[in-house]
Amino acid sequence: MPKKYVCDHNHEKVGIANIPEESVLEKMTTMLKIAGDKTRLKILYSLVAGAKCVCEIQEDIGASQSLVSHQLKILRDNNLVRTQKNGNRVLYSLSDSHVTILLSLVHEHATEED
Amino acid sequence: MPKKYVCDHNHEKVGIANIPEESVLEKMTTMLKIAGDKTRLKILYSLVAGAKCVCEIQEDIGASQSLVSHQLKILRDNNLVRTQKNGNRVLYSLSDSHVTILLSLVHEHATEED
DNA sequence: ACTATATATGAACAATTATTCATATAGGAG
DNA sequence: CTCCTATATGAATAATTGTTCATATATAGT
Repeated sequence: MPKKYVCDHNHEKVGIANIPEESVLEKMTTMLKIAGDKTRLKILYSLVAGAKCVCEIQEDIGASQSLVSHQLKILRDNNLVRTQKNGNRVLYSLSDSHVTILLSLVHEHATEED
Repeated sequence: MPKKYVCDHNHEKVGIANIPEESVLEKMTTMLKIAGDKTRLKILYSLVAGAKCVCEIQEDIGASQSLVSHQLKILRDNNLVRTQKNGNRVLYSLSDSHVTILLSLVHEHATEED
């Protein structure tokens, strides 16, 4: 039968891993996954400037109505953006300040020299 | 022929969208996408405590050697972790403080009441 | 009522991706 | 050199996901 490899050396750990519980991990990966798409990232950036309706976002990021609407639904379902009806239109805005901070943090990482 | 819908109302924009250039967006989505996976997120958490070899990580997160190795390669290729050889072993560590900050920021967002 | 605008959604497709299994490399010990 | 441990990698599979096209809903104006 095949050998099972289990390392046996002493793990002089610098520290014990403090991994959050499953449900929190789930929420975290969701937020990261949702933000980790170019179309949605553009949408989020478009909304940093303030609440906008769908067609404004459409113009800002240069994508089709259907695509923007689909991605807005995903962002909304996952609590990254909020909506507010205004007659014919639906105004979208960032749901909380974490999103803005996330953008600037990741931006900083992305624009650093190696 | 099908009608092309282009909205025509005045966009009294709160602010002009300041979307980063394509190459920066690419790097940003990459970082987010890479972090947005449960296995890799666990690995990153495991490394917050300090540099560890592959089999330590394996134990920390309870995943197979192959899976951990594959995901470490992805994390490494995308500059989220660094490596350092030590004889037989390869020590992995977080590549910069942005990663740690990213974790705590997203954690905060994930553990907030609605 | 009807028409036009603004947004949402279902289905289909292409593309990407996480995981497993099997195997390969590489270093240390004997 | 041979054996064992530690890590890496290629191929295959299963599952998820981004985008488009066509169509539906909803609100406003006439």
